[in-house]
Amino acid sequence: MAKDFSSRDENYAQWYNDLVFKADMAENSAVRGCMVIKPYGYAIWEKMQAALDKKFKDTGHVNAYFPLFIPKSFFSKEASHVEGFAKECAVVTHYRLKNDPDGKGVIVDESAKLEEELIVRPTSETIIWDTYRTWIKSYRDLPLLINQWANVVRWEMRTRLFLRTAEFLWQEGHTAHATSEEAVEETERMLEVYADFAENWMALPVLRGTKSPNERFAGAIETYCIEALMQDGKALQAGTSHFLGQNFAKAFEVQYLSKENKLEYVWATSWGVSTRLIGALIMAHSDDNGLVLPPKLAPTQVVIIPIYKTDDQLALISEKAEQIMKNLQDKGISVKYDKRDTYKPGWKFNEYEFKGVPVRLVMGPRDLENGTVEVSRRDTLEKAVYQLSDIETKIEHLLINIQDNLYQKALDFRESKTSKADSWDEFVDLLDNKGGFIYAHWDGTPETEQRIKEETKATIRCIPLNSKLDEGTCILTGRPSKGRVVFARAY
RNA sequence: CGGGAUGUAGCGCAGCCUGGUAGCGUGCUUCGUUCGGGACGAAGAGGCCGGAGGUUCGAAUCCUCUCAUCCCGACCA
Repeated sequence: MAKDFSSRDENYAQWYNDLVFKADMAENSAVRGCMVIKPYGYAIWEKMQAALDKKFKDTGHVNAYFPLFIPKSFFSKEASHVEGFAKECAVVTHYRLKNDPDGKGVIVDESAKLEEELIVRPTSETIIWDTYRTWIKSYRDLPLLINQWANVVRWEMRTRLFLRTAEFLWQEGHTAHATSEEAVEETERMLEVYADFAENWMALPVLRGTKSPNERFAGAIETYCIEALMQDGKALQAGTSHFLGQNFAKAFEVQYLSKENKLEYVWATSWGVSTRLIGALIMAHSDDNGLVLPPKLAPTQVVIIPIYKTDDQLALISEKAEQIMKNLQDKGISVKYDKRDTYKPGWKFNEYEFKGVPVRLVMGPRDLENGTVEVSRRDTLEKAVYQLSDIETKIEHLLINIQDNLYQKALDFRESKTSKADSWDEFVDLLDNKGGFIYAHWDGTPETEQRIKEETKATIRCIPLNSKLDEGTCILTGRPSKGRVVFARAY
């Protein structure tokens, strides 16, 4: 079993890669740094999209779509934003190819140079705010609550499937408000939407907090984030929500007339999560036997496998199995009945185990005689024989139970990997020997944060929301601190 | 862009040092026996050895150049 792929202890990074390939979620493409998301991986993304999209709609947002290309001049309008993204932008300079006169193939037609170069969006603030200028004229136009599902490109040096690729899929919300308070409220609301999604759908407990100035989004006044802990003790930023103040409104001249007939700049937010969440999902729950998916996001929640020797047996089993499948589907549960005779049962067991299908039902001649079915749960790998009566309700409860168990397991793990450090030595020791989240005092300066990063590779993951006043001294400089922040090595 | 490595069948690799025209595992195809945790046997299909040039009677193998990919750093959702 699992003989051909790595375990987490042997090589965590390799384990992750093996899982992505073997579970058929994604693969590297012919384009350096870009991935092909395969149907099974995409199905998980679609489940995520569906759940998030509903949450966005429920909080009053609507979807729209803005161009992939952004005129270069737009980028230079917000100084810190430019600085943050300039180094990783793909640029379109020409719009035509021609046959190579010297031989085979095509070359860029130099006569087709664009007057103004286009940037492939690394994020859409600039094009969106340039557009919002024409949409927002009056306080009656506010708030403007828009989300876009899109791809973006950030020319990364080192890439990893789902966690960091040159092109990735995400959603980006961009909202405009009349007041600062409203915008901050929106920023916090969407952070909570993300946190709720992570915890209740992904079964992934997250820390809610704000970013230190060094880690803040380019162009934001405040960046809120949710941070999750992976099984190797490294942190992963799972989502961000930014309060942009009036930075973009001023850069793009987005003004409205207030009730008092005064011209005011609007207040902005933006927020996003990406296909990186799939990476988080993999690293949070999966084990050495393969992927483990929370039922709420599993493309297939229940798989039924028949065991038979003769066609007659298969016919009898299928009759029962298909009835169960239908009843489960009536409860909104996604079921696959795999009666392919081109693969053997044992092969199928392994296949679905790799793919993290939460519940497996096995029905053979023995079950037919006894009116039973064998039920296996992916999270604990436990097997049990259930009586068929009211099997659908039992499965329904089992799925809920698995979802809860995964969350609890991840939460217990995070708790066990969360520490406090009161001295530099203690801090370094915890980082090297335990990993996880470390609550420690920091003097609040970017210089100190930078030094800690250089010396330990740990960064401030977040300044936790609602943290209690807890005076102490900075672990590096010994200067006074008003509260602990969360450090970790991160993805 | 610095440091290290690797390109040979769909995938994973051996062969290279000591040149003689390519092999193993897996996967794939067909047939038979199997089927409650990745079955077994038999028979098949599949590669101008990353590319270009050179040395040689002869190059996967030696030499030169080139391209590409991967790993480690700086950057990052």
